[in-house]
Amino acid sequence: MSSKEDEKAPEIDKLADTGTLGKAIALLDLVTRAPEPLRFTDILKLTGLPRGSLHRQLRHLVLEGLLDDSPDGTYGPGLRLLEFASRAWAKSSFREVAAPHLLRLHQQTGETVHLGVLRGHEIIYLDKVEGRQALRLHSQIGKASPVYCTGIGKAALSVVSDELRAEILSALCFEPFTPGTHKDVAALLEDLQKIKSAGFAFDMEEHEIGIRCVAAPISSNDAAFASGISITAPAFRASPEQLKAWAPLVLEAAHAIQLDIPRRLGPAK
Amino acid sequence: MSSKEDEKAPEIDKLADTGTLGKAIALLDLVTRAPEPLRFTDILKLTGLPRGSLHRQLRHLVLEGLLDDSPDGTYGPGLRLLEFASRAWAKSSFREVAAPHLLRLHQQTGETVHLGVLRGHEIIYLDKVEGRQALRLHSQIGKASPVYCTGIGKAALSVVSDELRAEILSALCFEPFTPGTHKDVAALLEDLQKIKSAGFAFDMEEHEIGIRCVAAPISSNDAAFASGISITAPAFRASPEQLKAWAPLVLEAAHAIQLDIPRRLGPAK
DNA sequence: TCCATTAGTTCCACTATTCGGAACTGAGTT
DNA sequence: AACTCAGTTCCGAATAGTGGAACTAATGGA
Repeated sequence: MSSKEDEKAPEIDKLADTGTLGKAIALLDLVTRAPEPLRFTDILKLTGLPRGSLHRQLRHLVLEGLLDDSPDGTYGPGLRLLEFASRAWAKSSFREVAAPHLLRLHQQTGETVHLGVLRGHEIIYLDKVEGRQALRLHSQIGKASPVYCTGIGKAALSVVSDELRAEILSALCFEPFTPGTHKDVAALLEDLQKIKSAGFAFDMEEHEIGIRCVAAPISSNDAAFASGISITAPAFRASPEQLKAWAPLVLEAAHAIQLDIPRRLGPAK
Repeated sequence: MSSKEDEKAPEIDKLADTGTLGKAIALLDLVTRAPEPLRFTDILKLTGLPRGSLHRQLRHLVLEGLLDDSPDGTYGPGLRLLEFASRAWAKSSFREVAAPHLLRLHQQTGETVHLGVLRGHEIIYLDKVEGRQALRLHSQIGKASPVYCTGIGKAALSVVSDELRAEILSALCFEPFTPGTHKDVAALLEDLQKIKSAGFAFDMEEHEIGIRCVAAPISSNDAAFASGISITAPAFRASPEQLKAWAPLVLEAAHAIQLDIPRRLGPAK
């Protein structure tokens, strides 16, 4: 293993080596993440890239339809992103397997039901079933939310391997969305302990004031893949007693989904 | 311009010059488009790329989260695509402007209402409002459909510049989804003539048996940007008379959206 | 059991692409 | 007119992608 020459740096880089593609996607990420449309110069400052390079990169992204350049000189997400996502959603066999269970859970409770999966340090919402809604139609499909202040996030964290959990926790940055948001790893760990023994997680307005939920994890044979489902409701309809009453239902549904998974092991999560 | 050596092909390539990124996205497109999960060898045959190159490209795409590799060796769309799209959707100011009008149109008719925009040779659905649905929840947001057999597609085609329309028509490939699908440019052009004078378009089960719609175009000051809205209903509720009765409502809504656009010219479509 | 075949991964010399400084355009301002 | 600031183009140097070939792992038939 060890060699005479020490010219090669051993393993300093944690950066994924994805070359040119990685740079382009990082740029795409930056632009789509921005709270408001960025102009060329804004991006220039944010990235520190040389003018020439940035210009070419943006041109490529726009030509590919991943970004749109408005007539007013700003850049925003391109329509092609929607097209790709539509395929991703349509093909997610995990979502397909879970769908009937979500629907049933919704019918049993009358409340909004979510399906989310762990990706990196965040939860991505894969599906949702809700009642008559006035606005915010399909809002959060695909949305990324923190693990430490969402029911599904905490539930998923409670079932991953110790190594993965440690890695995720070490990288967390606790933003105080509400007074109830966990403020550090210690508080979160304590909560996770309870969740592990109970088998389900609460979110008592930790991410958004007025919104509570009960969530249950779905574990799988694939250790790197954790997910969960939740029942979400406005605080006035979600008393602690009510949430406890819902817990068995979420657990049952999560379990049912888990049992249905093996039939289609893998194809596309 | 002309040189002695004829070794270099003059200007055959219409391909957009997006270098390395273009190749990666083309591959992503191929994989996400596939009706069923592809294995390494399948992709190898489809692309004709050399083993080494393909292997690296796929690895990069997987590392970036744009593709997922299942334990069974197949590749499918990655979760990061959903994340990107969620941002694209949330930031689409055009969608935001149109939303209340879609909702009103839905309340007036009780039927499903769509918002779609023209991208390349296809229509991308940006939003939809529908009633109580059993399944197929948010199915087609982001979905791409042909211009020649959808109400919104034909409506949008009727308002773009002659040059753009000619370019799109020349590249179309008429797939006969139903007996009513237009079979060639001539038939489509005839239909477009009617649509232009009427101001709205019908889709009489041209894309899917049992599904009909009325659609109206939304034109904008930006010539390259065409879109439309539609009321869609099952054939038994959408007699020709009923569709004609709906037409003024769609036209009115489309017009209202058009008037609302200038307020936020541009940012992100 | 063995050999043949197919599937997937690694390696490395070659070359096409990206990189980035600098020069250019063009609109708005003093 | 002279300035600044925003965006675009150009080209030699540096780097990252290319693709043939060799390697390993799994599958399957005789």
